[in-house]
Amino acid sequence: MTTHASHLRTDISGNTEDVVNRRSHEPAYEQICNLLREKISKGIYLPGSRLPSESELRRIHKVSPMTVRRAIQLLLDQGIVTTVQGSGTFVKAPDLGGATFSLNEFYDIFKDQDRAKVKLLEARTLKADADTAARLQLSEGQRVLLLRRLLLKDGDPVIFHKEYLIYDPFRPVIETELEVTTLYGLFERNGQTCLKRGNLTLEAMVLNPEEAGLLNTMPLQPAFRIEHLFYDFDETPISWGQFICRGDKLRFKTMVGFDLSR
Amino acid sequence: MTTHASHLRTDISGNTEDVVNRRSHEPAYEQICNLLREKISKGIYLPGSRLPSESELRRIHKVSPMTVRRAIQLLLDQGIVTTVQGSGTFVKAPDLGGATFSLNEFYDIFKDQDRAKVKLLEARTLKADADTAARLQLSEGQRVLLLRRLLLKDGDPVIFHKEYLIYDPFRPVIETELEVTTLYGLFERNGQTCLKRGNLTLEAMVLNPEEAGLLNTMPLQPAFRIEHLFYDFDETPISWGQFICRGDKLRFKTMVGFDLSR
DNA sequence: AAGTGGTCTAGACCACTAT
DNA sequence: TAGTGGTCTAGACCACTTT
Repeated sequence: MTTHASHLRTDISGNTEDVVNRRSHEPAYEQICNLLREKISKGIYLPGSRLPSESELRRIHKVSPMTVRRAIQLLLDQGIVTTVQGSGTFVKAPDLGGATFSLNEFYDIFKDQDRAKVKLLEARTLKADADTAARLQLSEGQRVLLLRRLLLKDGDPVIFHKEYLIYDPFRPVIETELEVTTLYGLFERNGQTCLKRGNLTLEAMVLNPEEAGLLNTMPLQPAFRIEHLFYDFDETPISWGQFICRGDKLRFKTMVGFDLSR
Repeated sequence: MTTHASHLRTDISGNTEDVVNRRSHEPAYEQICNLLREKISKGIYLPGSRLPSESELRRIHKVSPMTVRRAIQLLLDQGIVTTVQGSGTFVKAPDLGGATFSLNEFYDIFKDQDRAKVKLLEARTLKADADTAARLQLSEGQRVLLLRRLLLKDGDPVIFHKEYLIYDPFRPVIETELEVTTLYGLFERNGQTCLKRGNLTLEAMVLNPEEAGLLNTMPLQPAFRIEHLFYDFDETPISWGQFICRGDKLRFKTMVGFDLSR
């Protein structure tokens, strides 16, 4: 029972007090969270072991229950601990499954509008084939709008985008649609957000000669394929397509385990 | 000012009351969160627009301030809204950058130990080359342990794993190390967690003849490459290596935007 | 000045787990 | 039964934005 308290007292880092610093602009719950995370990262609280109970933490740091709970909520959000009602709060072991790759790395490529330019290769209507019709919930043969774009970064082609859009002759989005030269506003057609959600899948692929030609590289080079299917607020499919991104231009990075810097 | 209130009153779904259901086992903050999310997903609160203020929500749902704050905290965690102090809570527009791919799909492949088997191809010590030494913070020529494993799912090879481990003759982890036949306990060497954190990078690649042979497929097929660098609690690099996963066996899925089901 | 979100208190009661 | 985490209250004060 006094184990935790002695841990706290024998903490080497004399610079961090256990009683929260009220003068600091850092909120109390954040201070407590960081203190606990530091101890976990140092191995003072090992994976699988129990953290001091909320009432103990309350006494140690001289704060109210809600403040302690917020600190622990933060640790929960960060995937560092798990709580078991009636039992305690336990340090999680890091696991590979918890890692996530953010599309930010991909998105960043065409986010800065100075260096990235979009070239429209093709824009025409055609009759939907079986695949496209199924994806967009149309009947085969209905007309869809095909867009093919190339995204250039510093003049080099990096991403090839092919997209089939619902074609509604009564809603002439087409003209403004073609003006999309940044891909930045993919969710902001006609000036306002009309897309509600989308499904994305990420695959590894090998470039065929046509794709390689477009992307100014050699065939048989590796690439990422990101397929998308966007829906509007009526749950109607609006757009189906894919981004093909040169493998040598994109790399997803992430961390697993305890990250002190966060 | 009364706009939001009228929105609430004109809500079509008569089944959901605005006053929280105290009899329900679903916590009040979750009910409020879901109610708001439903309205956002229906387009009643459009991206960019302001949600009712916390005091309004407090009056509407007849709850205390903390309860409303928790509901909004949930929406924040889910990336659905942003808050601006002194101004309000606003519906976020969905953006591609917010999407994340979980490594769960990858991890799942060798998680169920019935269908997945690990075959140890090679285990030997060798002198570290420049790359390996740099990664593991050793000097070139120091001995490291090389492990090469093949992961089979239902008898088919799916993932090839090559790993360089710090070789410490005084700590004979080697024997138990070789017993790792599931990759499940990658973080649990010697029965207890000794790895603290790891860096991962995901790349697209094309299989060379050797890799294709190991993975029982054809050369020039697409694949994912996941490079890893694991550290222990001393911040010492312990393991550097890569997983090569057949592209046709792995596909990352995710969603972007408003997901009601979550 | 009025309204908004952000932090925090000092309790209460409940559900669950250990013993 | 005692201890744990989970929910919730009814306020307080602060920092900030809007008007």
